Order: sequence, then C-alpha cells, then structure tokens
Amino acid sequence: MEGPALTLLKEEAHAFIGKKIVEASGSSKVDWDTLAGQQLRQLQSWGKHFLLVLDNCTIRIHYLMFGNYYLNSRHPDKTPKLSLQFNDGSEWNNYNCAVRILPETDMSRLYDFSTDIMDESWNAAKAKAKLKNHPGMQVCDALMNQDIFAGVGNVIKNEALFRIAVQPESLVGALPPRKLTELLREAHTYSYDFYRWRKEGVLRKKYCVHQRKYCPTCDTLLVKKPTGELQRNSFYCPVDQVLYT
DNA sequence: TGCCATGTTAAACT
DNA sequence: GAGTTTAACATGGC
Repeated sequence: MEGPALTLLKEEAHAFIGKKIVEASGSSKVDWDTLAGQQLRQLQSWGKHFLLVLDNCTIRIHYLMFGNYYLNSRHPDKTPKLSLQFNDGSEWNNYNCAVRILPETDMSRLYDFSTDIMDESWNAAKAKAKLKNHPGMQVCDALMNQDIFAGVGNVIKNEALFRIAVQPESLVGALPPRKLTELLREAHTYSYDFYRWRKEGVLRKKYCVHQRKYCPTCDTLLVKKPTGELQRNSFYCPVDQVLYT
C-alpha cells in the first residue's frame, strides 16, 4: 500500500478520532492490555507507516503489499492482525499488516514529515539535496528510497518515470538539471493523482505502463524487468523513455 | 488455475 | 560484529 492510500485512510477513518478503545485484540504480537482505555487522539501517516496516536503510545501499522482494513465491518473468515473496538460500538479491523506499538506520542520526534511525498510540508529541495549525494544511484532505486521519497512505491515509480520520459536505470547524477526537477515534481504530482484516482476507484484503469503491455502513446511493446539494486519490476517504453548514464 | 505482486523486517548466512 | 542474502508474511487479480 503506497503513501497516497494512507492519506485516503486518514480521511475514511477521521470519525474514529476522539473515540475510546474498549478492546484491542488480534494475531499480532502486541501487549493488548495497554491499549484498552486509551483514546484515539490523532491519525497520522509517514510514507507507508500509518499512525494511530493514543494517550500514552502510538500504534504503527504497515500494510506491506497485501494489507487491508475494514471500518465498522470485518472480513467474513479471516482473523485480524489488529482489531480495535471502540466505546460507541464501532470497530476497526486490520489484516495482513505489521503492527507495532511505539512508546511515544509526538511523531515529530520519530519522523521527518517533510520527506513524506503526501505531507503538506513535503520539501522537494531537501529531496534534491539527498539525490545530489547519490549520483551513482539508479533513478528507480532513488524513487523507492523511503529516506528520500517516503510513500513512493512501485506503481508511482513506474508511472512517474513514464511521465518524465526517463528510463528507470538512468543514473541520478546523469540526469540533466531540468529532468531532475521534473523527477521531483512528478513524484509529488503523480502521488496526488494516485490519491484522487484511488479515491474514485479508477486507479488501475489510469495506469499508463505499470502492468501494461503496450505504450499508450507509441504502441511499442513495453519492457518489463526487475531493475536496480532493489530488483523491483520496472515497466517502461524503450522508445519514449531515455536512458541517461 | 497457478503465479505474480501496491513492501518490509528479521533471521540466517558469510 | 558487519555486511549480505534469504525467508517470511499471505491473498486478490490476471
């Protein structure tokens, strides 16, 4: 689940803020007893980390690849990793995710929110400075690097690179200044498009290259291959996307 | 129907 | 002990 999906969850779950947890349970290894009785103070996210700030600790949820959640309902037969019951009878169930309790409620002490692509304080200049420190890094790895672009995942990587016509194995240090600027801008812009399209339920339909077969502009057969140190699949047009090395 | 994939962590190994 | 590789998690969609 990429960053923009968590921004959406923050909105969907907004009504839970202020409610008191009466019971917490699930198959995660968590000290459940400490959670009951606490009030949900805030919902925050950093990159792909979802944060439920309580009175004296914070629940951190990472939905990994296949995680999902049910608000005020539950999966018919699966056991939640984390199930929260609230004082008004509402419930929040989370599946296939990694759950941890952070002994801290001030998230600004743990996270630099200006590296989060979806945060209002997102700082492109800071990301640019980090990129300058890694001239030999491939752009596919740079975009997936959570210390530089927190929240960007494989879909955003592939789609943003298509938009700026850059081949995923291009080296950060070889990008012309204009392309570097486009990279920073499009990582941000595409993330918001991702958010909007997911909200409208049309995200998959909007993919230009990710999990696609042919280039939407020139009809060339797209290349699908694992790239970079991370070896995550890249989808790109061998004609339209330029390799800078 | 079998296989791949929106991701990360921790154990196992060198 | 540091650095690197592998396993684990677990399921909807093509």
